[in-house]
Amino acid sequence: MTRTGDRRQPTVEQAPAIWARAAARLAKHVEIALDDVELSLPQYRVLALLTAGSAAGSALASKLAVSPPSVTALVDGLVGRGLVERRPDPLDRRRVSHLLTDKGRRALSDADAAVDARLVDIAAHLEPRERARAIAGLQLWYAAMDAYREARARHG
Amino acid sequence: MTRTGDRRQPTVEQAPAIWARAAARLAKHVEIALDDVELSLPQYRVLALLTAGSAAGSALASKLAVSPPSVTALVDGLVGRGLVERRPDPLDRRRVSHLLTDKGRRALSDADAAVDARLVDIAAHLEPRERARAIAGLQLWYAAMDAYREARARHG
DNA sequence: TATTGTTATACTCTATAACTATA
DNA sequence: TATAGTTATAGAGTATAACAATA
Repeated sequence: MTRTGDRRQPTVEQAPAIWARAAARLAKHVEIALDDVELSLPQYRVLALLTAGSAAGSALASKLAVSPPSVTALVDGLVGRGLVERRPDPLDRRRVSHLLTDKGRRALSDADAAVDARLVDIAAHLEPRERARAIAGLQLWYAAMDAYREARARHG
Repeated sequence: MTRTGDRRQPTVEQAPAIWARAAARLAKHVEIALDDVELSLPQYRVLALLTAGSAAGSALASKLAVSPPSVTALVDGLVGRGLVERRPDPLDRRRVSHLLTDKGRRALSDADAAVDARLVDIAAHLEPRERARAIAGLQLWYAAMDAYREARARHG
């Protein structure tokens, strides 16, 4: 197995380069896993986002950090497969509300399973305690990204 | 701050969905950071790979999980900017050896710094001890991906 | 004949700009 | 006049297929 985890109390300064590259490689693995369920990475992100509830196009664009036309194209594909539903907002008829369909929920579940399977295969190369720490680490990043996004939404 | 890290001993089964999505979101942040140094994610991965030493085109294709023509196109751009050098292999003249130039090494260093900066901003939303665990987690994934790749190279 | 890498070509993705419809 | 979203269009990225050079 590996011995990376034996170093204790790592700091931001300690191994920034490896740290930076890990995220890039992890993403590629996710992309490969999503191929099996015929979903692109951005499409996967749309579905994941909509589990929190319906969202307007502008909200999707800013949260995914893509342009408005990209949202249209992305959602077109998902609507065509019956995974997402577009519904006009009755209060402001310029706005479009996006909702996850039941089929979309199942597709996301399948996608999560596919990605999980790949990450489990990778994590299998760690010792059990290291594995637990690796998974916990990713969950922490998720929480941190939420906090980061929220802070950005409030001020600059 | 967050409280995700308070759960102890997470397992693979505990929160697979969030775990799966964290990698996708992390990747997007990396992509955005790389925009500042005018490097695509795959180009960044090529530079990072070459710090381990020179590599043939076929090696790059398999390690990056992209097609041979993509390697050509990717490297064309890096060679054009003087970041990578192509050198014919004297032992097998069909092969091309790829090397990082000094300029390429500096570009990678800048790219790492840009990504690091973004990840530091995100990690700032965690408590110090959570932050250390998040970073350690990413380093563990890096090691696990190396082991996974190596295992794949040996057998199926 | 098999293999390494390149060229030719097509397809997908994403962005900027122009447009439509609401407000 | 400003905003939400779509359509038009162009540029980048990546893949499969065909090719050239070498083994």
